[in-house]
Amino acid sequence: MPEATSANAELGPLIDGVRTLFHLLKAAAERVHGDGERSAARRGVLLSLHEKELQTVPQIAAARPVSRQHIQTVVNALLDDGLVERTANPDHQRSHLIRLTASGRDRIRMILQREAAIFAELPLPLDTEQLRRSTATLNAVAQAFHPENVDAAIRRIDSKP
Amino acid sequence: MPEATSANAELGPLIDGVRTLFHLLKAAAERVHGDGERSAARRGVLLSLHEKELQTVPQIAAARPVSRQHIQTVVNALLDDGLVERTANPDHQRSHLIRLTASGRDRIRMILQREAAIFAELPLPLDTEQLRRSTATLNAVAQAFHPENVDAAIRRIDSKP
DNA sequence: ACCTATTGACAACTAAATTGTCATAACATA
DNA sequence: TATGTTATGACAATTTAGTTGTCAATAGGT
Repeated sequence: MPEATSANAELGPLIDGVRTLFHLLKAAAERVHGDGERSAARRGVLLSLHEKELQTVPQIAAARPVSRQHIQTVVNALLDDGLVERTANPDHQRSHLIRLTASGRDRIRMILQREAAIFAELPLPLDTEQLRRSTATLNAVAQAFHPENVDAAIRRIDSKP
Repeated sequence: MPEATSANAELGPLIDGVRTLFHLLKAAAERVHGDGERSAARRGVLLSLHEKELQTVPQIAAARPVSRQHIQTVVNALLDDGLVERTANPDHQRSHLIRLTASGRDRIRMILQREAAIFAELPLPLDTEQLRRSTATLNAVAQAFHPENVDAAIRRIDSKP
């Protein structure tokens, strides 16, 4: 198992970068998508169903860092808008499987296509390899920050004065 | 000037990573700091004043991706809590220079120290170099996503059918 | 002296979530 | 098969972290 190292001293700037980028991306999403699908949560759910066709609400929620109840309200809104629909779940009567409708599929395709087009116009002085490595690092950090890990670390710190 | 490349296709996963990590970090901050200084904005302002002693509110705001008005309210709250104070600004009568009080300095020191201790306990299988590179990449991406760049990219896309 | 930009204060609003509660349904097991 | 536990959907109340807009006063440039 990997050991903690002094590398963690470098976490501060990374965290700052994540926060800054998060806000910039939020603002960018509004600019890019106008009033159609501005919400990151809606986009996230559509994307999740685009990648994995049939999922229950709790399954969608489990894969993202937000509460089940919140995903439920997002899915309900998408149902109202006709972008997703319920289908019978052989394993469960109350918990339907959710999937994209034709119009939902169109929507997420348009979103992704527009994003890709605009990203390609951004002055980004980075190559694929750098982005991939950075993403991998981010995911490793995310792993380290899973609630159980954080709680365990806090317990260790607080138990020794 | 750097050209856009197909690297931008790798932006999607990176963006997802940023969002996920942002939420995890938010949750972690609550766990780490309990009810003392849970808010990222308060912490950010304290940190900003810790790094650069005397700043006006607009100066603090300019360095972060949030509105001047919001930083103003955060600073006002910190004033109420006695963590920062106003000092005369030789260059401007209305716009005071803000600086940490002794108690504010203690607060941010404690925050940083506790964070460092807990980070050091996290199972993070990464070395300093990786984190530094990743941070640099994030900052480059943040640069690319500055509102003017995004708007310019949108204009280019929308002008060609 | 005049015009414009900046600042602090305040208000109203919004997005994106959280927590808590409830009734019902599913599941495990004795 | 009854029974306690967990999962689910629905709903409500609340919270956080911002936003935008407006105003009066003040600075700063020409």
